[in-house]
Amino acid sequence: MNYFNILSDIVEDSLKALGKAGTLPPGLEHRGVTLEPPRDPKHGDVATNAALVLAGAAGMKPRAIAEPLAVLLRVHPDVASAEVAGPGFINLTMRSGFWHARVAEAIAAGADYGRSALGKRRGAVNVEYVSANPTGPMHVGHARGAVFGDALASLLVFSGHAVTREYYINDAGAQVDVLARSAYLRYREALGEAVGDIPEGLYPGEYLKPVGAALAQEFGTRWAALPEAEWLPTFRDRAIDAMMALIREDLGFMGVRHDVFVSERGLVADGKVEAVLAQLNAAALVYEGTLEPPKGKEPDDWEPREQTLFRATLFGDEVDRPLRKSDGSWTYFASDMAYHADKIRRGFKTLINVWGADHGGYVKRMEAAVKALSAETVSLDVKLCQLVKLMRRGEPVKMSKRAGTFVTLREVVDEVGKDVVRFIMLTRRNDAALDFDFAVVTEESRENPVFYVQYAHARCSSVLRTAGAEGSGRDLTAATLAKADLSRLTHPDELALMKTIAAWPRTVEAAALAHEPHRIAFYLRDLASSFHALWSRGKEEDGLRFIISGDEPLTLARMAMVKGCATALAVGLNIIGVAPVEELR
RNA sequence: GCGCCCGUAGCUCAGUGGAUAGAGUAUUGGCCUCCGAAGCCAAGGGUCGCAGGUUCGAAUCCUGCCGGGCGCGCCA
Repeated sequence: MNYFNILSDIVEDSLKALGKAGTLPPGLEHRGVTLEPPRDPKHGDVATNAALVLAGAAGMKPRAIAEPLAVLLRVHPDVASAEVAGPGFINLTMRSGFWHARVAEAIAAGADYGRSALGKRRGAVNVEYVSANPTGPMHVGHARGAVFGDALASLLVFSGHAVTREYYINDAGAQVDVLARSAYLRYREALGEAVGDIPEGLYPGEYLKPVGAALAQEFGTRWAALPEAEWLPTFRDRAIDAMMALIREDLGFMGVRHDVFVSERGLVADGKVEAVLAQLNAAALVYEGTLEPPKGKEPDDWEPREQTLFRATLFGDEVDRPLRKSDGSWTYFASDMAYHADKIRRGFKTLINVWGADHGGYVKRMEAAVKALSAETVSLDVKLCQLVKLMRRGEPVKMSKRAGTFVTLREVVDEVGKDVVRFIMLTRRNDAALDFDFAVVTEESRENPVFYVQYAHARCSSVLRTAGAEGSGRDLTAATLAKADLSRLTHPDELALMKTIAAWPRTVEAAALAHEPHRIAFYLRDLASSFHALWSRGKEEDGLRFIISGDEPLTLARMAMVKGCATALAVGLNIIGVAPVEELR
């Protein structure tokens, strides 16, 4: 459990007691009272601003509240000290027994350590991610969104949310017709025709050759002499299916999976777009009108044109948005509205979309759409992932589709492994650009966070293996270690490690609430660092080694601490989809 | 021109309205007979882009500038 909740209860009880005693005015609201770890550990384990926040409403000086509150807090058996500091903070330091209890909880919980019911009352969540166009294999640019979305979904599941992982297949635009024509060319090629260079405007990739070959195998020359209108639907369907199979395979190599795949073409075919238009019409949110040209950057071929427009400006967007192209077909936005209406219909209360940063200009209109379609009962959070710059020893990797130096996701995973790709993608906030240097991420040093964290877990496993070796007579199962007497663990470095282990549940909760899976990666690096530090202290002071021959109670206590550390590391790594290995190489 | 994102140590970046703003890297100097040195410890390094405002308190919230990225009606 998140120990801040325990501490929060202690403070809350003390405040109530002060109210009863008449020290504080009756009916005082305790809003805004927070408990936070102080930046400087010298200020204790946790600080509360209670006195500062309540001073105004109570009509008292902060210290006049802080002093009696601190007196009460000191009475609690888990509190070692409660000091009033600065303008009226109360710094609490907990007794070591408090931390021992947290470690025991971690071991007992095992793979569920930090799991919470945070999302139980927050309704179903839909996380849509990747949604790469089905026109070819995934490239590295897609990897970041894939990892981010997958880790975020896992994080939310772990926090008690009902989560659906979803992929939106953009299979309705002109691009899939281009795909069909490209596949048709490969089909004729497979029939023995010399097609020469792939014409401008078609997809030149080799990956369409097997698609053409399969079609030739199945249909022979049946389509070869027919006009495009005859073969296009079939070729389009077959090519899209083949591309989606390719994409799912690529995702599989990274351990990324989705529960639901929604086809844009399917939505259109089912009349979902018309349905949404009817819904908007009924609410008077659609009209025929003419847009102003964008100021300062007027397209050369601008002509005023009457269009079907959605009143996005009523919901915070800058301009109203067109739903129909001039040829009468739907805009991408129209089908996207239908798609989001469908998500809302399916009962999701929170929608999370993971997009590339180049879609930033699209966010406001989608937010407006979701507000309009759900009567503002559903929240949409769009997470934009910035670009990944591929590097090799500090030099940018040149990429060009034409020159054939385009880097696919598959190539990167093959070269460095899925664990590395996944971890590195989470070592930056999603909205900051990320450098991915092949040389660094395959290096085995502290500079490579994947290695550093996995090494810590391997070291934990190694110690436990050594201590529990045959003939040692030690029982190091989780059940036993969870009951171990940890009272001998009082060294500052040991306490530091145990406090970091104890911080895990709060870290997961905060990351889930903020929709920020990168916080898991940063926590893991901190925890690994704390463990490596303690390990090395054992080299300087024999008394700090984990295995102390001749002192079984102490050794057992230390094994429990190591087990707690390994538990937190493994749980965190599992959430972001990286394997917690038992040994390296 | 407008909108969104970013601006924190030489470099790459963390930072839930709290106290003296952190980590890695680079630089300098230490630590292996001993549970994995693939590691650890220490030192130096900052007008948190600039200027106002809100607040008991601002890197964090608001406004205006400056600099960088992305986007801006029939592409998806």
